[in-house]
Amino acid sequence: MALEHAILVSLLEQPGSGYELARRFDRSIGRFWTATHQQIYRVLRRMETDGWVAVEAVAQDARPDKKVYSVAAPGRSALGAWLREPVEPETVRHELAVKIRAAAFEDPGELIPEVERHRESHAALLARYLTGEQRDFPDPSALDAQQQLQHVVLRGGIEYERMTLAWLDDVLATLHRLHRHTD
Amino acid sequence: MALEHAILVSLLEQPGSGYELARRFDRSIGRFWTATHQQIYRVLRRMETDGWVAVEAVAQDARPDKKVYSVAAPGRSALGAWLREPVEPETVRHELAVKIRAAAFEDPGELIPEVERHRESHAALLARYLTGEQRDFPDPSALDAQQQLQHVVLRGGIEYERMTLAWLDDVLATLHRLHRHTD
DNA sequence: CCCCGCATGTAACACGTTACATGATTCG
DNA sequence: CGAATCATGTAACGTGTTACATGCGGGG
Repeated sequence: MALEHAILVSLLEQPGSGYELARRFDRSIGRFWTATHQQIYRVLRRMETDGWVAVEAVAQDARPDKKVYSVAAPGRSALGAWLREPVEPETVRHELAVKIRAAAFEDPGELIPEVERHRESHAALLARYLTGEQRDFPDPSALDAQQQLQHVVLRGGIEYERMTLAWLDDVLATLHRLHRHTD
Repeated sequence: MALEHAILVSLLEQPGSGYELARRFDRSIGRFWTATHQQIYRVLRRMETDGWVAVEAVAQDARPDKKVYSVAAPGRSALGAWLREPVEPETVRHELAVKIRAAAFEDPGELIPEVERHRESHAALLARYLTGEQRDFPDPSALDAQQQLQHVVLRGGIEYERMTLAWLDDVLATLHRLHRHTD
């Protein structure tokens, strides 16, 4: 229900092709919404049928043609309507948490390398966010509304990664403690 | 791919019926994995066919009969195998973040009540977690392995809610600032 | 008497994932 | 010459959501 809206936001920020959208969903938007190119092409076709987006075929030299999508008036008002209706607080899906509780029925020490892998991947993501923040928002006092809102979402990602890193350290300490006791 | 495993963990912690599992997924397990009863019944039937769980029909007086499921040996080894294979760090889906970026194209002030609603719901969840922590883990030095692992997962939930509350305050401050400037 | 809780299910549909397919150009 | 990037797509499958269905017992 929200992939359409994420696409509308992305196209309002900057029109682009399905391929370009897929790349954005691997980067900035992927922080809070993921989608593969197959999904994006499918939804774009539906949005085009519904008149939410307009398409323009663009020929390129030395590259395949592309279809550049932009938001049409009905899409824009659909976004406004969605903004005004409440969404439910997200349901979290945390596979690692399932594993941690599962570890009680196996050797908890076995989970340590897996948790360390996650820790590294979250540390890398935090580093990328911080670099991106420096690059895109060097002077927080000189941002327009759109950038301020992008920035506050990015700060959410940064705080999420910091919190997760601290929690994974807590998890690792717990696993190490249990590991020693079963030696 | 992981609903099976979440069910296995829940049944290892305590055997129960599909209905009871659905209620647990609304409470403790719902912190990191959600499922409706329809999904649970469907997956339980498959797990029974695969020999992962054993069923015992239990007649109750003044209540409908129920099927109590417990983990069989093949289910237990499937859980062990899953624990040993790596899972990818979760993909976050944060609808509110989409809305915040969408607010740049409408009146940002309109989003304030929605964000406040989310703030209240996260505050209520945090309060529930803290109460549950007091009740279930009053003396952290006297916990067995299973409880320590449940506790560290709960601490993750608590820290997540704290971080989210702080971030939503940041979001609200940003929206208020933008609102004043468009007066 | 009606609604709520217990308990299990079917059916249809929406959404997401994986695999496969095509074809051009650029870079090492 | 092979791999990577650009660009769009089909097909099959698996997972998740919504609506509907059934039936008993207890409480207001």
